[in-house]
Amino acid sequence: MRLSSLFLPTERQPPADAEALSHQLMVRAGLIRQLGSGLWSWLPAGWRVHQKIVQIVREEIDAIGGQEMLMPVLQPAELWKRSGRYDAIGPELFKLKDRRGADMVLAMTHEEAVTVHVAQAVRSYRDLPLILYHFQTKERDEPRPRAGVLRTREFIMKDSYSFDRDPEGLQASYDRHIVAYDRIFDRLGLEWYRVESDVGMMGGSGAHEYMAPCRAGENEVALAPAYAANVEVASAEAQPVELPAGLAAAEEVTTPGLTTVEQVAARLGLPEGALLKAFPVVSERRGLVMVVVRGDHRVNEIKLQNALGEPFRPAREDEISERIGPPGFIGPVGADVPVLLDDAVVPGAYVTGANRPDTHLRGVEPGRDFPFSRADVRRVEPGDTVDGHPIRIEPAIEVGNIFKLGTRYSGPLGATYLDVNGKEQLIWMGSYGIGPARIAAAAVEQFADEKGISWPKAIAPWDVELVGLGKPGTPEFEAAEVIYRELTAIGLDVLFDDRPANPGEKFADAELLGCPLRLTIGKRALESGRIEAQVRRGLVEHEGGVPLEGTAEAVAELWRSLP
RNA sequence: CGGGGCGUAGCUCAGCCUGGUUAGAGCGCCGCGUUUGGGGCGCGGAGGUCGCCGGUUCGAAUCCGGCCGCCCCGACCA
Repeated sequence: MRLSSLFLPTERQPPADAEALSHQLMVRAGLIRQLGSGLWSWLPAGWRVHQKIVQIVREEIDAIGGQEMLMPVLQPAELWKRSGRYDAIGPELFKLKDRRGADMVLAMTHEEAVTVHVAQAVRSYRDLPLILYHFQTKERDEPRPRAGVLRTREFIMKDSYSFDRDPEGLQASYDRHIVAYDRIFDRLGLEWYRVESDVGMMGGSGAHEYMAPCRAGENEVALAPAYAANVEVASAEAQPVELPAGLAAAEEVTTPGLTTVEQVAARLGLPEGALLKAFPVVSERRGLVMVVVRGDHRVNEIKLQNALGEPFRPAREDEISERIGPPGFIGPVGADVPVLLDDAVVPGAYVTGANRPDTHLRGVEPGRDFPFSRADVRRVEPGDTVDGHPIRIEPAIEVGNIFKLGTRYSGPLGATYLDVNGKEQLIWMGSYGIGPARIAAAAVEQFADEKGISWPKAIAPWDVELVGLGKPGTPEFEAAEVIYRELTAIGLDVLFDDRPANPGEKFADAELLGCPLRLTIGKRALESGRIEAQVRRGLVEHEGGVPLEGTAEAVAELWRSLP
């Protein structure tokens, strides 16, 4: 490709409203342009990156037996009513009517569609297992699109769906996707990890997410050697806390106006972890429940919801005053509500609210002084340990997820088969997503430097940017033309900067766009017989460059060594 | 949905508080010349319904009201 005829609108300054690095650089480099909130166009160079990512994903899903197909974005609402998601999802699902007034939706994923097709076509156990997938636009009316292409309302996703006879078959399909996904993210050249994740409200029996660590990430991941989990579900050993000596019985202390853990701990000269924090919540089946965690810990609402087995809301102040005690001074002792005690609260003497104004209790011992049930409901903190190793918590972008659906969709949509005994059985399903746009953004975030983007070679828009100096007609420019043809002939993707621009401008643009290798042909190259070669990652000059004679061979060899 | 901010040339912004010639700058763009290994220089030029609608006023980019759009933080994210 010749840069002189490429639609590559670059900008010297980042757009005023761009905060995230990938957002700034992808716009500046001419890869993407915004059309509306959460709506982005991919310009030619950006689309090449997207397509390269798509192709890698396609190859690896094909390799585990996936069969590519395509399903519509516009769908009858009836399907979604049958699966129960039409009402369950809420305003994130785009809903519209066709000219006859029929309810339609814009699909946010394709479980319903694919399940209906399989339900119609699959009859026998002999038709299973099956992996179907497609790359298709997803529509989600996100409450808050952000950071360029990181969180948008319309995006392309690879989603595959596995169909198996039984849970063992599902596990096998799931494991095959793990193999494929691990290979995909390795090939893409990203830093990544696979983490345990929440299965969400729609049920299912297991899930992992593929996370790319980077500053603009919206998720938090807890990491230790041989451990990686989304903070939403992470569990770890709490750091120990020094507790005061026990008392024969709990006793009152006056704490006028001290309503926070910090204030009470400071007044009593105790670490915050020597207090217990009460967090009253209300759920539909259980009603009011007092969740109790160590004073220096926080409740993890997702873990709590999973422990409760149903959604909950924090109790209102009037509910607390009425049923328990004055807000700010509540505690489990004598409270007429069930207590759910966090696993990290070890036996010992704690300080709690006394359920009376301006009063706390000390020497409170769980079990002796109040009954409780147990669950792991706290958010892990940096420094907690897993197998003795302290964890760290990092931001990351979710670039893929794999999910055991079980019979969540096959049931309501009637996807069944006849087993060897002629008995009708539900099909066991899994679903597996990958977002190419997020992968592109994550790669930008992970490898960019002060000059611009530095693509991993697997997904760079071009392999090589060839900078031709001098005007058309000069020997150095003509030499660049020759090299351009040679490199293209051996199958490299070459972007030839043949513009009549100053060298500085060409170099700056090349570094902004971030192709892995830059070759420069000017008078110097003709004089020395060596072409300068700069490796984009780290802006390293390749020692001695590459020879002007036999360039293609030398470049191909250099190319293989690049990240 | 709650909080904050922004909307003036292709981009980044000034002007608005305190209304008043023909609305400005830098970059980019076009032409000519020059330069050619890190966004060089000179001369000339094009480009704006000041987001939209209404109001106040002799007069509105500027003041007032409504609407629309966009960004950030939070909530949310099957």
